[in-house]
Amino acid sequence: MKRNATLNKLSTQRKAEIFKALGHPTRLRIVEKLAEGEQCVCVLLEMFDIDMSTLSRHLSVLKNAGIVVDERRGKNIFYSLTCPCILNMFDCMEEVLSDR
Amino acid sequence: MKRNATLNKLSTQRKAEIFKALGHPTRLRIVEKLAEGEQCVCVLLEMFDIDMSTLSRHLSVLKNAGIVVDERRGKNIFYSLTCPCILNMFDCMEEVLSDR
DNA sequence: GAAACATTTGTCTAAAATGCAAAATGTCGT
DNA sequence: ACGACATTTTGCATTTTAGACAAATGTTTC
Repeated sequence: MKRNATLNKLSTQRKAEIFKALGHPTRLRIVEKLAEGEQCVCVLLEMFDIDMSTLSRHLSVLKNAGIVVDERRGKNIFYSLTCPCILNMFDCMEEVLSDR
Repeated sequence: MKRNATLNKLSTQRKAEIFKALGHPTRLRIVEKLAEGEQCVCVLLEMFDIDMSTLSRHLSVLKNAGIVVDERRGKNIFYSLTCPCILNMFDCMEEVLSDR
C-alpha cells in the first residue's frame, strides 16, 4: 500500500475533479437528465434558461471529468453517461441531506 | 411528481453544494482520513503543507455542507463524518476513473 | 485572571470558475 | 461550393475560491 502513495494521491486528485464537476446545480441536473438516457444538446438547452455557449461549457466540464461522452449523429450531438453508477451516489446524497 | 418541482430543485441545489465541497483534493483527503474515525484538527494539519487557517477554512466548507461535525473536548476540536455512507461514493468514483 | 495553547475569523491577493456575446466549426441539403 | 442549422470555441467582464498572515476567540493551567 505504501508504494502506491503517489498513485493514490493522483487518484484523489482525479476524484476531486469528478466531484467538482458535479458541484454545480446545472451540471447536476444535466446528469440527472442523462440518467434517463442519452440526450441531444438541443433538448438539454430547453431545460435551462441559459445561453447555449454556457451549456456547452458545462458539458465540456462533465466531459473532461470523464462523466459523459458525446457522439455526433447528423447535425446533432448526443451526450450520455459513461457510468450509470453515478446515480447510486445520488442516493448517498439524499441520506446526507436528511441527516443534516 | 410535478408538485415537488420546487422541492426537487432545492434538493439538487443542496446536492450540488455537497459535491462541490468534496471537489477539492485537500477536502477529499480530509474526508478519507475521517473515514478512519474522528480526528483532531492538529492531526489533520500534519497531513498537509498548508496554513492552519487554510485547513480551518476547508473544514468549515465541509461543515457547512453537512458532511462533518465538530466537537470540542478540552483544548482540541475533533471532526467526524456525519454520514459514513459518503465512503460508498468513493467506490463509484473508482469505477468512473477506470472507465475513462 | 494571566499565560499558553488550539482553532477560527477578518482581510488581502492571486488564481480559477462563470456567463454572455461573437466568431468559428462541422454537417446537411441543394 | 453555398447557405442554413447545431454546437463549440474564444474573448472578455464579473464572481468565487484558495491560501497566507495577523488578530480574535475559547479553553486549560498555573
